[in-house]
Amino acid sequence: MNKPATIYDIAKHVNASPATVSRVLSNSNYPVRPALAEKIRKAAKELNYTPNSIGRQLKTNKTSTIGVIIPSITNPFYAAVVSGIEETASEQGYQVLLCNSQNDPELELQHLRNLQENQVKGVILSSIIDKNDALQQYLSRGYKVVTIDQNHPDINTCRINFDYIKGGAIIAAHLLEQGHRDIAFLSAPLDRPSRQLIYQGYAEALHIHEVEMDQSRVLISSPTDAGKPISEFQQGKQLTRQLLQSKPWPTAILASNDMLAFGVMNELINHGIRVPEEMSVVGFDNLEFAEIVAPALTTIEQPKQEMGAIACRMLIDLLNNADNQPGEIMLQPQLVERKSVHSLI
Amino acid sequence: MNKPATIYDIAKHVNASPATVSRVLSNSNYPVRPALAEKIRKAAKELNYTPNSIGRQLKTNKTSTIGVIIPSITNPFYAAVVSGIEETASEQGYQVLLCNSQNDPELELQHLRNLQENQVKGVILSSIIDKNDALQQYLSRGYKVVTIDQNHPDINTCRINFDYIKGGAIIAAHLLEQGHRDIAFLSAPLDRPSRQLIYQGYAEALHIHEVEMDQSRVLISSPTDAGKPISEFQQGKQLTRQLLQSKPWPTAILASNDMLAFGVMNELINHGIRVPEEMSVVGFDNLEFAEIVAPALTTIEQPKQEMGAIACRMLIDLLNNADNQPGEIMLQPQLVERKSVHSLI
DNA sequence: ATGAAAGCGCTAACAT
DNA sequence: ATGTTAGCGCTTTCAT
Repeated sequence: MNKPATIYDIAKHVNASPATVSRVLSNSNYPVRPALAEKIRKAAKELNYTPNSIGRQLKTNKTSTIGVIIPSITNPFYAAVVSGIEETASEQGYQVLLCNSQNDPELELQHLRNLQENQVKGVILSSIIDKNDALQQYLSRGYKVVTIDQNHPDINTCRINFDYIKGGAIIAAHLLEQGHRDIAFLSAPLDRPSRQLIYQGYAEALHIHEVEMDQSRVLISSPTDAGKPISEFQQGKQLTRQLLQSKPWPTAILASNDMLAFGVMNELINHGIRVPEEMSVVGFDNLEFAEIVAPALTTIEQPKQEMGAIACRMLIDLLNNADNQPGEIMLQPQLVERKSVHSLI
Repeated sequence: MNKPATIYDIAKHVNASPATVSRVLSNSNYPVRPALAEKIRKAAKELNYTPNSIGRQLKTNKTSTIGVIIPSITNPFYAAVVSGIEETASEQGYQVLLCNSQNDPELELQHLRNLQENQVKGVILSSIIDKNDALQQYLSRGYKVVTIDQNHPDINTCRINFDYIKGGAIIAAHLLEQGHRDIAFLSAPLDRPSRQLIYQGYAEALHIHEVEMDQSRVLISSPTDAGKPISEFQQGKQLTRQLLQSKPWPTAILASNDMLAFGVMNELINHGIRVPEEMSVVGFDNLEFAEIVAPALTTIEQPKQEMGAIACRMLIDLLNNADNQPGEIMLQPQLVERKSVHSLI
């Protein structure tokens, strides 16, 4: 457990200068006599040399680590996104610092500060903060940010967007095309852009199909009653209970994400209501479990891993080309038909 | 986007030495005249100073980041563990570098090397490598390792253990106590210690209840047929199909984890076999989804978040007290009874 | 209580 | 093609 070797040790060992050693060991394309280079590499191996990237970073002011801030890795949606990020990061020689904001704006800010202190130059962010003063500060300091999932229109970052409106419209239209006319919309609070947009898509689809919107059919769960937040699954159950209290029931339920939809289906089954025969249910996200539940859930595919991969590539690009413009990418939704919708026609 | 301020800038600004500035800004308990200290802090704020932890690290040879290597964050089990890790790390001022080994030993090693280059001094590891020469090397170099989930008996690290044997025995005993005598055991390949131990527990429980073990009732999926591995869910389906090929069928199925169990249930339902009335199914892990599937899955709770939290605390402890002994903790299984078991008595 | 200066490991001008 | 050297931002002896 003696001190690890440095380039100086190697230099001494082969009678060369540290500069030369650095040149061969850092794969610079600076010319070095092949024989010497070989000797250096051999010595490095012998001395069990491991480069100290901290030294390099201090000198070059470059890092190979990117930050990722998401609400919670426990949410399968983000797990998939992060998986996509990590995979491409790893391929490109980058590492991923994972931060969970736990839906706490304070914590998100603290993570941001922390990343900054650790000289992380780029972060992929699913922010839960609306006012972006703090965020803007980071940007103005030259930090690169790619936002995913939640995109605040007034902030100038790179964005990986998803067409939530179209997604909401597609899934609602699917229900309408199966003959459903009375479609409830259940969602967690509409404080996140994604949910608002899905709602908007739902409304548009109704409009196009000339079905009148009935506000009593849109049920939004109340923001976390004191204490810790309720899981979306539980919110789905709760909203369903609420929905079932007064007849007539709708013939279909559109949940703003799969987790919520699972809660809906679970509660319906508990009430002895058969899905989809008596009630159709659709979700949004296409989590792995949408395929696993019975009946398998019809939903909107959101390319989660790909989203992460794209965001990561974009960020690395940004990091390499300082003059890059903030870009924007819009990913497209896709209907995944399974077994949770009953045709009325 | 001008260069960020350093302690030298601050020193100049307040007419003090960088040493003094460092002393107050790094919260050293070195005495500094309160008035000066205040002035320094004020200047730091004014100049928008952010400490550069790279500089500090190079000097002190200490990091505040820990590495985490797991097979895949996409697996809800590891997502929960990582969530526990990240939360306590964050509380203690540490950051988490997340690495997915994708079940690839090469990649795992590469991550290890990478972490080392980045001067990460401690890692929490769910290793998929059996021969541990490489791992031993890292340990001998003073790296701190806490292993979770997969514990190789021959390697001297800190371990967070889980009593898989007892867990397997408990869940099998539960089935036996409900009158089941013909219980199939389905699992992914027994190449991971956890699976072997669960199998061992299953065997022990049968033995205690004087039920003869029938080897034709233990079905192990063949290791990934060429190309990418099949998900455990798919393996569960496949094994179930295989099991159903010849009658008589068992009355219950013990799957070595929940994911597999979901596959089992899914396939049973596809075959029109009612769970639990015609076939009881139990799992292992108690994933969030065990509660969500219908019928809710009876399984063994493994304290995933807690496991992560404990591992993280242990590692930080190890990092702070160089002379700490490698410890070992054994977490206890617990039966979670839900709706997927039918009583035969 | 404060400051001067060395040095952590590395790279990149700038010599030669 | 190789070497010398300064310096990235910080902490920490050692003086004073």
